[in-house]
Amino acid sequence: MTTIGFETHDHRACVSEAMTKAEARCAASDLRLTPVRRRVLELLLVDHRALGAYDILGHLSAEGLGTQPPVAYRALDFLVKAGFAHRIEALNAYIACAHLGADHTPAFLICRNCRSVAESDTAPSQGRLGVAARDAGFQIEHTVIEAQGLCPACQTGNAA
Amino acid sequence: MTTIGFETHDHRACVSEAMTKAEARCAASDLRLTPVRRRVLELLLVDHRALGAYDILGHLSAEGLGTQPPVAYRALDFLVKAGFAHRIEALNAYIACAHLGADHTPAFLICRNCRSVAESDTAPSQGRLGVAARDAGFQIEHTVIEAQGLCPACQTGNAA
DNA sequence: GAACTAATGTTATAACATATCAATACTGAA
DNA sequence: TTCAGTATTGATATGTTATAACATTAGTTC
Repeated sequence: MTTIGFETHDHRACVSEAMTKAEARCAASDLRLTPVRRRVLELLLVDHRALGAYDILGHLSAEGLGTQPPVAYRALDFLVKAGFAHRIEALNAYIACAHLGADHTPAFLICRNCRSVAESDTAPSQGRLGVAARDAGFQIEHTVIEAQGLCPACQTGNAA
Repeated sequence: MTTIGFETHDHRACVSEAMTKAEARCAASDLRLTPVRRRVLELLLVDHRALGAYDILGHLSAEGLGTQPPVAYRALDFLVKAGFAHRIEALNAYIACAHLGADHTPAFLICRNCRSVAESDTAPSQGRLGVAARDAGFQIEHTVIEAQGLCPACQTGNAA
């Protein structure tokens, strides 16, 4: 289990690396990384935080890539389905996947102060939730695990 | 860990029992279960499924208890803060607490077909998520755990 | 180049949620 | 019992998130 998110790093390299991986996966899986989709993924990667659909739309609109909500939602849906981004339910927002390519059940650590998000891998079907589901006869298809709180940086004074 | 939700039961008794507990807790904790709040809790208990704020508002409005969104949201906020109800992030909806009174971190099993919701208790701080958070230096304040899939009843033919 | 599928453009509206300020009701103390 | 303080409700407006529906364009295959 690796958690990716709060440590500092060479962000420019991290973005371009992720874009390269995404392109490779699209080529391999016959998915089309069109200009809008590509740009939305870049925006998510660069910001490294959860962005709302209308934040995204603001950027797109400023860049002449589209002005109406469906433009943003379609691109985000594509990225989420392709596994390039995740939706954060507790924020109604979206974030680039930190484990690009790997099929996984992510868990998120969401800072309520700076909105940064760390992504951690889990195996819920092996945990308590999985046991509870089996006991109840429930068939899990998708799991949302989101912890809210304070990231390391925001614990030192600047939080609410 | 107990999961409450999909088994059949004497629902009328379950509702009145929960209302009694809620009343007792309000009396003990100096909380006011006003007519609107009381009615909203009843609606959630009776339906036994996740209801949207505007579903609630529809009932209230039909009963002359209020017509504007804040009426529903205030009542729901009260119930959530008091621990009498939970918000389901993945549905933008609300459900009565199945463990009325106990302080807990609930996990939900949500049927995508019939929208019924089972509530299970967990201890996330002792699980993988807790480990990941400690490793990352993240201070968890609140955890959302929601599994989506098919309940036992909806697995037999009538699902999508 | 016709037929098919995927993606985009466009309009409209649905669904969810909160800010703000005024009015009223309840509570406890002088 | 009236005053001050606090909690609740009433009311209006608006902000935010998301999708339905249908027309058009682009890309792919035969």
